[in-house]
Amino acid sequence: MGFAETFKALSDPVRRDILVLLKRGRLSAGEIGSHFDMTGATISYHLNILKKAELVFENREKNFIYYELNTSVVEEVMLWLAELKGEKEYVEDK
Amino acid sequence: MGFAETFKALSDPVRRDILVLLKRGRLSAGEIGSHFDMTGATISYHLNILKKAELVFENREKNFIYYELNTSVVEEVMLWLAELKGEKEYVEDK
DNA sequence: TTGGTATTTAGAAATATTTCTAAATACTAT
DNA sequence: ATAGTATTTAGAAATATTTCTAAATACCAA
Repeated sequence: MGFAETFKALSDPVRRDILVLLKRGRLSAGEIGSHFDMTGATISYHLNILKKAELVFENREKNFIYYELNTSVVEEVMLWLAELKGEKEYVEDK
Repeated sequence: MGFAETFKALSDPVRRDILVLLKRGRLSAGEIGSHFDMTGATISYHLNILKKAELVFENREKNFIYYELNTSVVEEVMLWLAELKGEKEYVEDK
């Protein structure tokens, strides 16, 4: 949790692109990096931010670290937006 | 449109708080400012970012500028997230 | 153990963001 | 026209973010 972290993570185009890549399935850090014109170190930096925001989780295997999309946090963000929009289920008189 | 701008706008806690305030209805810049411990200039800066992202629109009246939530852009962001999550309606083989 | 591949960490440079103060603009009312 | 209130704009300082290079860690294979 922590919407601040999550929205911040979503605010960078590289990180959103990474998430879109992961939509098709898990990828290693190297495979992710190969889609961008940046060093592995920079990709690692972005992956770390996504991980802290719990938008992805990692899975170590052999010599690789695989990253996977965490859709449950995506869903939490959608709920926040739905409430902002005034979805009936979440509007509470206060 | 322009998700970069929109997500960036949503990434700041002050701006998210402003949007939540506006959920209840339109407010003038001054009324918005009174909820925060910041100068009017800073609030104006944030309102401008929200305006550029089309998350709010303004309405000039008398001596005041009223700001109002634009829920349609909130909805577009939700669609982007829904697609990321893999909602059936938006998944397209590519 | 030695060497190789995958990835991260550290530190620094460039850029962007947030905030302030002071000044400017815009509109109202007298 | 003048004075007053509401808000924005400009410019500067503080802080945060993004990116790189170089070095470190982790793991595998021979």
